[in-house]
Amino acid sequence: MATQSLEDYLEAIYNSLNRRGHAKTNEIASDLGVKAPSVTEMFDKLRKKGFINYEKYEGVTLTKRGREVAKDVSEVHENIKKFLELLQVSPEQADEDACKVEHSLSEESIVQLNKFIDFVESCPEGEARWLKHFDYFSEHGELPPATGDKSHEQGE
Amino acid sequence: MATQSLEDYLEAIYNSLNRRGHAKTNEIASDLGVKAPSVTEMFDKLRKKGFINYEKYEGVTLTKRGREVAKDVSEVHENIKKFLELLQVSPEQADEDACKVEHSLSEESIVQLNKFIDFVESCPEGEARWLKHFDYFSEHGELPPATGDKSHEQGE
DNA sequence: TAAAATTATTAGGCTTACCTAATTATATTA
DNA sequence: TAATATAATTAGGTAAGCCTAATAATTTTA
Repeated sequence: MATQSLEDYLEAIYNSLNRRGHAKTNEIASDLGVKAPSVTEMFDKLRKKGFINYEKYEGVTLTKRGREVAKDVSEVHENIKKFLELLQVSPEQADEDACKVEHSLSEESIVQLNKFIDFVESCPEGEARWLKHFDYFSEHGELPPATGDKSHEQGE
Repeated sequence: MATQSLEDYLEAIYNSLNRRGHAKTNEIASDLGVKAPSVTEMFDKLRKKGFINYEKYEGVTLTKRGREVAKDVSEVHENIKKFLELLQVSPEQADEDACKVEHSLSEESIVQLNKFIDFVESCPEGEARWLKHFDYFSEHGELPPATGDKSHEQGE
């Protein structure tokens, strides 16, 4: 299994390949906020574990297995970020927190979080009414005043 | 600031004091799944940082500052656990995941998660209707069939 | 209260993931 | 293509948090 840190490297490589078309030592170093020698060292570990193709003095690519892991981590990241944004956390902070939390959730929690995001996104109006209520609650510290409104589900 | 690991120790000490009335080396070791020498070492660090009162060969107690940190961590833990349980994650897994996630969330996310839990707990019927919808969705993979039901808010 | 059992600490090591400084390889430009 | 600049690697070290084995303190029991 990949450690938390190795997962971070895989994700950074995955994103770099998608965004830049390549993943080089200095790029990953700067993306992760570490120095180049740390990246060289981790590239070597990732290669030994069969996650990346790495030849010295060349950029790296992901193996099938590496891509699978990276994609999984990346998806978990996106879902945690989405969830935090639902909670009115700023996109920047949501992204930063997702980076850390993505390594801490069990498979069971990941599955349920995925379902939760699916659920919210499946809700008829795109944005469920209870979410609007939460937004109000988040801002005012109490539930919105009861309107006696019965005209739900037909869009408002 | 306390590292992730020191926070875990503080929390374990806090819980042990609440549950057993004391916090001794072997107790904390067994609670955290580490060996006794690791605990001795960490007790020393926590003492140096002013979080606990520690004299060799005696159990430890929390200082004011240590208790504050421990209580904060413990509250975050409880809220993450509650949230995961809302998502239908089993209590055991929710507890385990909360242990890890509790150290990864920013203040901003913690505040919003607290609001979310407050919101759900403030909802009229104790358990909001959308939550029941989510439970259905979680089990069946789709939204519950529309019932044309308009008799909301007055209890069902 | 002395011997045995328990509990805690010290000593010495390991691994992970970082770092700086020095070196080597590649790429660019005169 | 030789000199320079850039990029990557190697060498050697650090800190955190864990470990085992050995030792020391405390508590229990005969």
